[in-house]
Amino acid sequence: MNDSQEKPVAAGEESDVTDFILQDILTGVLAPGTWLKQIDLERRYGCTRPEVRRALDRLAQKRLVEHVPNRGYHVYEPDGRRAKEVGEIRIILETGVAEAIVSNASAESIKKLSVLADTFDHMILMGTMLELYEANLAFHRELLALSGNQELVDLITEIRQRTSSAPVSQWRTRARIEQSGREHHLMIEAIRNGDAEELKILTKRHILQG
Amino acid sequence: MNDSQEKPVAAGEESDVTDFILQDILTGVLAPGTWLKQIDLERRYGCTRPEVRRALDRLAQKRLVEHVPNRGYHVYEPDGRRAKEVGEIRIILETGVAEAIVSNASAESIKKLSVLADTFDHMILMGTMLELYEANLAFHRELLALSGNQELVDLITEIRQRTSSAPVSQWRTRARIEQSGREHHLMIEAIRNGDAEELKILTKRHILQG
DNA sequence: TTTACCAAAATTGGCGCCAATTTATGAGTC
DNA sequence: GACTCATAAATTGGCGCCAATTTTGGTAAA
Repeated sequence: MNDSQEKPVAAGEESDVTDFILQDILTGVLAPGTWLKQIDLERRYGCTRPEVRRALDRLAQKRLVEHVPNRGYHVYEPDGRRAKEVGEIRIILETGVAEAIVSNASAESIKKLSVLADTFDHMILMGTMLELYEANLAFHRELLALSGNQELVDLITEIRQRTSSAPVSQWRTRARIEQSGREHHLMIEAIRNGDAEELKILTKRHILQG
Repeated sequence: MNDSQEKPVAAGEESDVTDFILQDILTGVLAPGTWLKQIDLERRYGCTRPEVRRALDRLAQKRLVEHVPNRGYHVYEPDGRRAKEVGEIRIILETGVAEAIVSNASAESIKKLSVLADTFDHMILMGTMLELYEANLAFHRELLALSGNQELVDLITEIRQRTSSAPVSQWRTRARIEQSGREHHLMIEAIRNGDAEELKILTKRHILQG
């Protein structure tokens, strides 16, 4: 964490620092356990001290980093128990809306899902870890949006982040990633066939394997 | 919001301002739509400007207040759609762990639930709105804790707050509150009988009526 | 050689000031 | 009398400084 490189500041500029730090945690650039020194972040992201502090506080609220008073903030270590529990929650929720998804799916929305699934597959070969992560997220958001429950989409997006601190350990092998890509298409096929039970089974398996 | 009363500052002192504002929103002291002027909060809770700002930012993250740049923060108006969606989520989750709750319940934990249910009943008559809210929360937390999923407990506690901005409109009549109290006991009874299906039905009804 | 203690450097975090933007007020005009 | 524009008041929000605490490095003693 002492690589005081100059300015990777994204061109967008007025964007929030929180997102940049979040991305670096999710992609593993900032490894679990790392102490996030304010002065380093300040320089690394080219922003001011109060901005860094606000970002750290937000990430602490989201339980992505831990705050130790007078000691600072550090990235959470991967927590096996929590990962397991979040998986359980996701299974309950995502299988719980399987019927709604199947009945709400139009030809158009299935088409859109296919595009996103293809994008994911493409990113396996051509994209960065971040692009892959975001392609996956986009697919699952679109899928859940079919439930008609916007709060659910946001909620799952949120709790997904809580355990993805170690995406490396989750997506260890390329074989698993490719398997995920195939499962996306299988889920689309189940929706096309109006087979909610099959969608549930696939969803459960998909979440359990990561 | 121009009642610049002196200092209701709680005796505890080093506690977080965020919780005080949160309580006042949940109990309706700070009504939906109210603009939260920093200088007022500063005086009302006897704290500094940065503390107020941090609290407002946290509440905005939790979607309890809305931030309008250069205009300030105001308490969210009750959102029918969101309330409905959060209700759906709660039903899926809480009925989804009904089996686990029933099978994990020991004689001791049932006893503990009974005490909390009685406390709630007591608060209907003797307590303030905040005490009632907290007694209700305590019962449901204890109930969900039996699922063995700590993340789930925290998650539901969190999303509960997102729509309880208008607890007054939710718990309009005393009749409904008393009905809630009775349902708590019915749920305990279902657990004691090992009847997960009955617990699901009660849970669903309990959430739908508020 | 190891341990305890002290001093110096570094880091966190509280606090207040001031610029930028918005809202309210009042005067002038149609 | 109502509308518009300009000026003044109020509010938000960015930024930097300094005190408090912790950590590190060095020195002296056992």
